[in-house]
Amino acid sequence: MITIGRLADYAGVTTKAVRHYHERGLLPEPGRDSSGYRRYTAQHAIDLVKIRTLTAAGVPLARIKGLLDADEDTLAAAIAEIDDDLEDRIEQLRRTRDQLAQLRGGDRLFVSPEVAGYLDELRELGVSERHLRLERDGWILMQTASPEDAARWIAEKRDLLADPEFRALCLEHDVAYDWSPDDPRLPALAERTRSWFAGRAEPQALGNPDIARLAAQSLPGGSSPAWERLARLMERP
Amino acid sequence: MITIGRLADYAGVTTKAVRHYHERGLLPEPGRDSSGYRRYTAQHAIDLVKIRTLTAAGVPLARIKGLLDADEDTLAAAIAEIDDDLEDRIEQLRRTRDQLAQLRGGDRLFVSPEVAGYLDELRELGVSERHLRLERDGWILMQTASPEDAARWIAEKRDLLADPEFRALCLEHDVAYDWSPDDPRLPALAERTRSWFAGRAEPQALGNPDIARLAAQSLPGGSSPAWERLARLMERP
DNA sequence: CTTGACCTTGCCCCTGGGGCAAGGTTCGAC
DNA sequence: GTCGAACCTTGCCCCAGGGGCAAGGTCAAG
Repeated sequence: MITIGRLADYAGVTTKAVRHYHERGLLPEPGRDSSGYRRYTAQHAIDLVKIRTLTAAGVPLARIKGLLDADEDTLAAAIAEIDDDLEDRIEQLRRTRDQLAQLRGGDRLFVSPEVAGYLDELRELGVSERHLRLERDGWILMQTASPEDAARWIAEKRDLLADPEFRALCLEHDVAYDWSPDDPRLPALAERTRSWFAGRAEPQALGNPDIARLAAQSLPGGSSPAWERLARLMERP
Repeated sequence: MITIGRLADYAGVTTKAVRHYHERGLLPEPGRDSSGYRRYTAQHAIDLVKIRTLTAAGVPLARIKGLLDADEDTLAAAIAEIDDDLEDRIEQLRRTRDQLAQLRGGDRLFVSPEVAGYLDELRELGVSERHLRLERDGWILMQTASPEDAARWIAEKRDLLADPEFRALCLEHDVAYDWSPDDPRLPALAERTRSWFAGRAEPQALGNPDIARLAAQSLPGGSSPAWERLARLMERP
């Protein structure tokens, strides 16, 4: 005949939890001694360890209640199911660990793997970090707006990066970000960009200005007067 | 500028969770459009994926709040710590799986491994299941009353089981459980038990009657008139 | 006799949201 | 132009699984 504290210690739970299980009807209330203290038997300890094991497995108390006096087969089936669930949860935690590692490593966590690869290529190309951030944010917005379109576009963009002229244009646009909108080099750059677009099959869906405009809409500091002028110059030749 | 639903889908959380993060100050409230809808930017998506990753790792929201605008080093240290914690939790879940398997397998979960081994030896010896249950419950109570004493006692008991006479006595006591308290074989059994005890070093701490009495106290159906008579016979020769 | 460790009931608090109500909005189809 | 579906808004209460604290009663040792 043991007290609540000893029982709780034995099972590795708190006395509070034991009383909670009484309230929920999981563990039968034991008899009281002359002073009103609860006095427990070995059977209570067995039940409590069972409850603790199931709660540790994440089984809700309401379900444990039904499981405690279930027959062998029902219990075995339930345990098998709970075990499968545990396996899944372990796998899930493993994936979370991977993502946690990516949280340190850069932007891979926030965009699709394809976009992450594209941003890596851009970085290798040598564009500025600011440009990279603009691109990343643009792709995030595109992925929310239309994941399928974004997937198609990113594939085409990565193809485009194989073209030396496109790579050169990317770098030019990057440095042009800081130019004055009256810079005399802007019309030439616009013309060069337009003529390169003209040689392509579907220029309307893939323009850099699209991204720039999207990014500019979403980021207060993302707008560049020079880029805005470029966009105007390219729209009306 | 995306709506709350698109943002939530992108990050893989519910709109409810997003509003919850606003209330907690984890995610800044975005501007509203003319109809009062929240309109989010790419930065919100980045923050939200970060929050989701950390909550999936079990980090409390209150702590995430501090982590979101922490500097590189602080964040790195925190992530390392969280990762360690995840590793621990995975290990813990693995142990829970083992315990869950034992929940099907028998009594190993409810007593210490030493007691489980002792009960196995008793089972092999051929005592009844009822006797095993009585023993198990007795050991549970002893372990709650005094874990150190129980550990010492169980070690001695396992030694004793090597003695053929003790094994024979165990089996005799087992069958005697159902005898009438007036059974003429009881005095002879008591005398045989007493004389065996007499040949031992510390008979007072290891008597079977101790266990029987403890078990009898705790289990309503655990008392046997024959065993009670045996105990009296052995106390007063 | 005191002191510290137990025990009792009761109440409110916390996290991390879910569910539902009672509306207003937007968008595409007809 | 209007209908329905699918959005969005705020607000409120609910859940598990306890923790913390109050305001006592009890017990065992020194």
